[in-house]
Amino acid sequence: MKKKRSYHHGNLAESLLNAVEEIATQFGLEAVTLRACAKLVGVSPSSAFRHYADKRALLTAFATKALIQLTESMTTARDKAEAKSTNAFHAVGLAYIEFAIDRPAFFRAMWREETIYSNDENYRTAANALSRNLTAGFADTIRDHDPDSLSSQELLAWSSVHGLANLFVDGPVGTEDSKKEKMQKAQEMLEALADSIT
Amino acid sequence: MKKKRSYHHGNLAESLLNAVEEIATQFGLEAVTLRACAKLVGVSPSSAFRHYADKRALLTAFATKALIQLTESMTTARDKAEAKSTNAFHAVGLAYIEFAIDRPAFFRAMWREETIYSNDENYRTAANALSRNLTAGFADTIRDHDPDSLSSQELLAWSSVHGLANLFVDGPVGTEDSKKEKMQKAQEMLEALADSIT
DNA sequence: GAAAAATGTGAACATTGTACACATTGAATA
DNA sequence: TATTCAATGTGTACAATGTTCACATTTTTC
Repeated sequence: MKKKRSYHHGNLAESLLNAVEEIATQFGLEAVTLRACAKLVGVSPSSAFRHYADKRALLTAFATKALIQLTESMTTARDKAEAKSTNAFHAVGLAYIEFAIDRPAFFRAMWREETIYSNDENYRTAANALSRNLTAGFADTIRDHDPDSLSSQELLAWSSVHGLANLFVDGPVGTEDSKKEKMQKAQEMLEALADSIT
Repeated sequence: MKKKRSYHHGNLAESLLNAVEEIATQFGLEAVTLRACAKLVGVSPSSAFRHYADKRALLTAFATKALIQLTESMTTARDKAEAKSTNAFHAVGLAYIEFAIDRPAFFRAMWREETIYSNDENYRTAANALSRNLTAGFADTIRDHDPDSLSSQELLAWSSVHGLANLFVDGPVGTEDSKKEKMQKAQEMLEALADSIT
């Protein structure tokens, strides 16, 4: 945007987050380094500490952002499905898995207990929002809808979708497959799942 | 064992692996450092490179070991269930999840695409063995048993078990729960799953 | 317009993974 | 048995990383 090249950057906090996004997308999460982010933004490494307590805090912010993005993807998918009056349950599950396939670094960052502060308030809020949003997507398929606790069917649904996403991203499933083939498998798994739940 | 304190250690490769295990168990995967492992074994840092090309290779070996351990846990569980003629499907799934709860660092290391060489031959072999073993555990519950490809029901079963394990270890599910409570939830999820499959 | 709060800088430092020349040892061979 | 050679461990060195801290610059506030 504006390239004022002044002493004060303006919105370093956000720019650093974007840098994390970019590096994580291009080179993977492990390649994300404070110094690389600072260089990308055009700022000295130490300046990052004015906005984030440490690297882990920065990664926590990134994870939070990723959670929000995934939640948005699911919401969009659900709205579309409801507009077309197709199965929202399917749509949300597929959106979850597609997100993991398309943005593996984001998906990984979201759930990296060991490299984020998972007690961070914003993070927790985003995680709760995700959980609520997910079960809302199941609402028309799964009965017993207490919004605060997960029924065993809801847990099964979340687990299977989350599990397949993880198997694709980090596991040995679908390693050779194109995205299309993976999505096909996801589709089939969701159908098998729906059989159980309806 | 033998404390010969000679110049040559004898079986450094394995000892280093044990060091990884110990540090990962006590302080988490992120705390595993080549130098710390070397110190624990009582050897100079550079000596590790005689046995592992780099840190990632060491972590790959650790991941492989973890895969084998998990496979063993599942086999044991299946044998026990068959001896008592209880449900092997359940037993294997529970063993998978229990492993993740009891040894989170091992479970994480197993699937860390970005920090291991997932093309490593031993790793692949172990991963395949795990997959075969898992579906074998499902054999009496799920028909359509082509050992080389996963049916959608098998994929559903693996995904849901894997997903719940991940949600427990890195995700926001069961954070406050004791192990017993987590296992209870796992049990319930597996029951919901069995409804679908049988 | 002066004081204070916020924000960015540069030079440090400890820790890490890794390379490389060298030391020590055990095994093979003469 | 003595000698050679491959295997294995060491010590030193280096670049990259996260982090700190005193200082510089800007913006905000009164």
